[in-house]
Amino acid sequence: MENQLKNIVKKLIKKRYGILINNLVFQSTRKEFDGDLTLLLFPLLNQIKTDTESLGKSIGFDLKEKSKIVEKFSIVKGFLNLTISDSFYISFLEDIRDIKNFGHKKPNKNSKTIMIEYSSPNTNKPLHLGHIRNNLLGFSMSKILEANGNNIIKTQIINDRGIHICKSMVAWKLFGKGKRPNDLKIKGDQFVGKFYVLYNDHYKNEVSELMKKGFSETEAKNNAPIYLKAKDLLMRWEQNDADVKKLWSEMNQWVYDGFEITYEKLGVDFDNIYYESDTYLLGKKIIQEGINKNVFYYKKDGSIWVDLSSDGLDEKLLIRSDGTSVYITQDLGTAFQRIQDNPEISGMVYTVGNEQDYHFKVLFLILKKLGYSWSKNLFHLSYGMVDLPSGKMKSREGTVVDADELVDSMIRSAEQISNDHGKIKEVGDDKKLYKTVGLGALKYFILKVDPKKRILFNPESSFDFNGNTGPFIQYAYARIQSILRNNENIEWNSSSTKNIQKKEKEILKQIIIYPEVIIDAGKMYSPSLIANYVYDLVKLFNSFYQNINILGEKDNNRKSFRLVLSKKVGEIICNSCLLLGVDVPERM
RNA sequence: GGUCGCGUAGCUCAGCUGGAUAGAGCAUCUGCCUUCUAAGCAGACGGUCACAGGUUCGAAUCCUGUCGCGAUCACCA
Repeated sequence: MENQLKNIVKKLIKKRYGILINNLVFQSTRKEFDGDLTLLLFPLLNQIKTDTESLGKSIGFDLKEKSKIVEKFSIVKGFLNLTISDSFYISFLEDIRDIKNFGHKKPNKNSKTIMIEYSSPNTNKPLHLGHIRNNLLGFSMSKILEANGNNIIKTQIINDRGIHICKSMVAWKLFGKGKRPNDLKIKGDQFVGKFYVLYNDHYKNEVSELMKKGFSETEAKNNAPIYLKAKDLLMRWEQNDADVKKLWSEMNQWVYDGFEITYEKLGVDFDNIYYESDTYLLGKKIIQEGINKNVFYYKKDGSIWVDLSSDGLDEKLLIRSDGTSVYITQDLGTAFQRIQDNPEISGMVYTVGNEQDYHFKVLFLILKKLGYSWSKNLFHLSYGMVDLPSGKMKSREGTVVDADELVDSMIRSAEQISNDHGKIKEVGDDKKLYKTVGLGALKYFILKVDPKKRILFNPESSFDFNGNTGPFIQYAYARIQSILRNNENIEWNSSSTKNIQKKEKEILKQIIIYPEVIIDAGKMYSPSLIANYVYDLVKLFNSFYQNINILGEKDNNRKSFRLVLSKKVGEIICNSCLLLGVDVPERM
């Protein structure tokens, strides 16, 4: 609608004033004023020497005479308010009534392939609330980018290598008594996480023992027996010690099995998985390449560095003096591996917390300096931390919110509230509904917030199910389905529909902008845009629904028009929720 | 200290390619269930858009500075 009008106005101005204008600004008319769409006249005064009143009059007059879109106009100060004709709205609805995924594009031969990474867990402990935000954001982004017509590859990099897993391994060897997760009927990741906690308890005790004996804190930390054992395991791992590798892969597998359950609960999935143990050696090859290209350099002790000071950053270590790789080396290797495996990739999105903003700046800059053309299409989807009222989450201090527990408690809350409302009579599969609603509440709560911002999560008060929430939106959808179920046989004839009412217009306007919202969300990498859009739509619809008796109308044609409108709103709610990874129930 | 991000109603958040009187929800208060779902709707109350300058017809939005909160600047990951 806006673009059509823009082109028409452009032509009209050209004709009347002989000037080509490119910066036309339209906005939705404020509800206090008469009209649907408003053209701002101020910006045009620079180029057209006249006053707002006469400029508005001439544009408004031309529009009304020469386009079928504008019905009437009025001028308030520098604002030209245009009333869009009913026939435009009706033909719009007619055009989209049979389009199944209005606003969602399908991939075609010009589509790009984008790889998106999220989750990226360590293998020594279960997933927590921070991972939930990460997973939901990443998964939702993959859906949004997909709806923009891209081919998507969802991936994760698992940090399966390093001292952290060795700590759990040591503790299991010392205190595990050979037991496996199945023996105790515990999820594998929770099981391994317990030993990570055990390790830390013992470590702390040993350190304080040593300090009592007169060691300094640093000495004590570096010489605690259990720490030395963990370090020994790491060393033997790097030397490919068969026993260590066997235990390592066994314990990692326990964790993967546990993760799989959590991912399934959350409703996220992956197309492929990368393991740090597979890619970290590749990083070294890249480093060698950088040396050859004179991008990197040796220091006297044999360590390898890159100098980024000309780009406003620091010098950065890439290989330790003992020849082992650091974090960024592995990331270089992983990026390279992925491009090798999927040469069609034109860009990558990394869903990683904002404490690593600097890291990704460095990573992308290095890849650019190495001359890889794809480096300009790398994007760090950075998000804020999830804080608790008690402060920051720290796994070592046990102040984390466990992902599994949180999801379960959300489902229990949904059940509780459903029962309080007495809303379960007609529903067959209660369990499924509780899960849909509980998870919907959780997902929407997290995704509606701008990713950049920190979230304060209060487990005590849990989540609201009222207001701007997932259940509010699910409820609206369920109600629409109910309307449609009760009126299956009504047909709409667009040619005889007349007089669209104000509320109906507002809903139609909201529907019209839907495709642009999806595009913007893809550009900005932000599901919160979709969430807030669908909330606005639902509010409009509720207001409409509550105040207008759809079936009470005597005019059959109006009745059927409203059913088509309702159906379309339902489809858009459903499609928007799909982009958020939120399920919608047929009944609730 | 350098760099990056954030600061909007009591609370949780929208709004940010500059536009009309800054919007929702929660909380508090007032109405609305013989009409297909009241997890709803209509309304009231609530603001120095952190602060100070600047840019201009116009600034919550852009620029500069200050303050507050956070992150980051490791031969950690």
